[in-house]
Amino acid sequence: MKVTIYDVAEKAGVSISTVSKVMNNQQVGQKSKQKVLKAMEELDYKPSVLASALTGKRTSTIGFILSDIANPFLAEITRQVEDRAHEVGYNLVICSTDFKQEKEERYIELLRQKSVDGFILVGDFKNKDVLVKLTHKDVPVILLAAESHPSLSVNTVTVDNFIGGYEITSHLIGFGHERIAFIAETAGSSQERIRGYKQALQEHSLPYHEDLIVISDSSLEDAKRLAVQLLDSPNRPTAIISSNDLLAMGVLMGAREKGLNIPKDLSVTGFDNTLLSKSCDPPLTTIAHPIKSMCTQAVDMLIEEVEGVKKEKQKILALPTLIVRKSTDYNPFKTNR
Amino acid sequence: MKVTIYDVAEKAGVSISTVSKVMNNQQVGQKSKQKVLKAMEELDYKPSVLASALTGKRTSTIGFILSDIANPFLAEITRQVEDRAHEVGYNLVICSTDFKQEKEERYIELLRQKSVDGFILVGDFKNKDVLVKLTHKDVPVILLAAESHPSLSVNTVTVDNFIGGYEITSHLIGFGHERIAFIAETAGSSQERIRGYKQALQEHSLPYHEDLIVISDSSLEDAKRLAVQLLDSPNRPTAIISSNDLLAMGVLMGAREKGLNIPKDLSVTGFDNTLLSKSCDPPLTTIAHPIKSMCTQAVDMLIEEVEGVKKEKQKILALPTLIVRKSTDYNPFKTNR
DNA sequence: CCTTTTTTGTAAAGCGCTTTACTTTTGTCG
DNA sequence: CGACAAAAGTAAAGCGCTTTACAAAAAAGG
Repeated sequence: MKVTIYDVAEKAGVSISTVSKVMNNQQVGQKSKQKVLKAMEELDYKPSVLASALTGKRTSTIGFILSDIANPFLAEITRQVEDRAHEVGYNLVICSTDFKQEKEERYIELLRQKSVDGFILVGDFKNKDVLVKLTHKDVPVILLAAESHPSLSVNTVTVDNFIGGYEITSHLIGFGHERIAFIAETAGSSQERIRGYKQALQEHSLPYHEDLIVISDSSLEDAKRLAVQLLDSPNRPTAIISSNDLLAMGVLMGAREKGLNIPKDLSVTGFDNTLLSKSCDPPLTTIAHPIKSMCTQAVDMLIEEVEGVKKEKQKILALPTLIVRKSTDYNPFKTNR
Repeated sequence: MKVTIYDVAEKAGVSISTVSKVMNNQQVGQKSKQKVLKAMEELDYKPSVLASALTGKRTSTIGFILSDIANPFLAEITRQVEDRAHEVGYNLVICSTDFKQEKEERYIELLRQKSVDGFILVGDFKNKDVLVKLTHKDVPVILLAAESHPSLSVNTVTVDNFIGGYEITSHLIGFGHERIAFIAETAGSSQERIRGYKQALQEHSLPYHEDLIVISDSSLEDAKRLAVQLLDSPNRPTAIISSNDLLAMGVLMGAREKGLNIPKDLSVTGFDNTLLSKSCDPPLTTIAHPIKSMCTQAVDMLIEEVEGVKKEKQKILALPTLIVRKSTDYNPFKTNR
C-alpha cells in the first residue's frame, strides 16, 4: 500500500497539516519538524504529485511538442531542453506531430487535461490557428526555433535564419562562387534563409537566378535528385547550399554519382551543424545554432511564466555561426582569384 | 475559470455522479445522457486527468527512460514507442540518464511520484540494482533493447545481438575475409555481438585473434583512432566491424585518412541501420533491427500489464537482418576467390 | 503570577473526480 | 390498479494533499 501523509502524521504523532507544512518549509517547531522528518524517512514517504497538483500546485511537467523526435536536429534540441528542465525540476512529455494539425490539436488538448504547467512548441506549426487558440488559453507557451509570428504575443526563442543564409552565402561568394544553388524546404525557416541568401548576392552585386532555388520534399533522396538535376543543367552551379544537413548529404551523393570531387569541383554546404555534417566525407561547412543557450533560455522563460515571476512577453533572436569545414573551396572556374 | 463536473451537472440539471457515469459509459438513461452530453459540449468540458487519477484511475502516462534522446538510434526507437503509445492513448515522459546511476534512480522516483502507469527502460542500465528495486515495486516495467537479465522476472523485448554479430561476420567471411577486426563498446549488447562474431569465426574454422577486438569509448573520434591503429598494425585486418554505425563512420574517416578505398581495400560494417549508415559514402553494410515491431510489442506488453489483462511475464527476442550496402566487398588479398 | 503576544499545531473544507449504497422512478404483470 | 422488480438517479465518502481559520501552548512583559 502506498504511504500517505496520514501515515506520516500518525507515525510522527502530529496532524497532517503539520506534515504538509514541513514539506512546504513553513513555520514549524523544531521538535515536530524533526519528528516528521524522521517519520518520512522511516516510511520512505513520497508525496503524490497528483494530489498536490489537484490543490493548485504545479505538476512540474512541460508539454513538449515538435514535428518528429527522430529528426536528429530536433532530438538534439530535445536533449538540451530536457537537461535544463530537469535542472529546474521539471519533466518533459513529448509529442511528435508530423506537422499534422489534428495531432497538434489533440496533443495540446490532452496535455492540458493532464495539467501540464506549460508548453514548449518546437519548429514551425502547420496551422497558426492552433497557436492562436492556445495563447488565448492563459497557459504559458514558448515557441522555440519556430517562425516568429510578429502578430502574436507569445514568448519566442528563435535563431536568425536570415543571418544564417546570409553568412553561408557570403562565405561561398568569398570563395569566388557566383552561381550558387539553394535546395530549400517549404518551412518558414527556409524562406528566411533564402532571404539572407538573396541579400548576400545583392550586396555583392551578383545576379539572382530563380532557377537556382529549388524546393525539396525534405528527403535525402529528393535532395539527391535535385542536385543531379542542377548539375545536369546547362549552366550548372559551382556551389550548392542546402537548407539542412540531411539534404546536403543528398547533394553529396548526387555529386559523387556524377564523379565530382567535393570541394574541388563543387562546394556544398549544409545547415544546422548536426552530427551528420561532422561525420560525413568531406565534413560539411554548415551553420551552427547556439542550441544550448537557446534551449536554456526557452525553458527559463517558460518557468518564469509558470511561476508567475515575469509577465511581459519577449522574443529572443539568437545568432548563428558559420562553421567552415572541408566541403567548400574556391570556385574552380573563377578566372581571377 | 476551469469548467468542472459540477458545472456540467448543473447545466444539465443532474447530479455529478450522473455526469461521471456518462463519461465512463455506465448505465444512464437516454434523456439525461443527452442532456449531459449537450452540456459538456456547450461548456467545452475537459475532465481533469489529475482528479480522476487521484481516485485510482490511470494517468495514461508512461515513463520512458533511456541514456540519451539525442542518440539517433534511440531517437528512432523513441519515435516508434511514442507512436504506438499515442495510438493506445498514452503519453511518454522522457528522461535521459547518460548512464548515470543517480539519474536513473532520481528519475524513476520522480516519475513514480507523478504516478506514471508504468516504465519502459531502453538500453542497458548502469546498475542492475535500480532495476531490481523497481521490479520489486509492483509497477509495470518493460525492458526494451536492453541486456536480458535472465535472473530477473521482467518483461523484455530485445534483439538477438548474438545473431547480429554472427550474421555480419559470416557475410564478411563469405567475401573471403579472414582477419576481421571488431570495434566494440562496453555495453552488454556489444558483448553479445562479439560472441556471435566468435561463433562465426569458429564455424568457419578461422582463428580468433584477441588483438583484433578493441574497445572504444563510443565516440566517433575514438573509433577513428582505433581504426588507424588497427590499420597500422603489422598484420592488419581486411575488414572492420563496428558495434554501431557511428563508430563505423569513424572507421571510414580513419581509412580515408590512410588513403584506403572502401570497399576495395577494406570492408567496413556498422550496426543498427541508422540514418548515418544510409547517408554516408559508401553507404554501410549493417545490421537492421525490427524496431517498429519491437517498440509496438513493448508498448502493448506494458499496457496489458497496466490494465491488468495479463499477469505472466515474457521475454521477446527479435531477429535482426543483414543489410548489404556498398561498404563491403571481397577480400583483396585472398588468393583463391 | 497573570495578561498579552507570538509561536505551534489542528480541524475542516476543498481541489475534481469515482464509486458505493441507497432512494426514487418507471415499467411490468397478475 | 396495486405490488414488485428493474432502471435511473443521487448523496456522500474518499482519493492525498493544501490552506484557512482558529485553538492551544509557549514566550514575553509588567
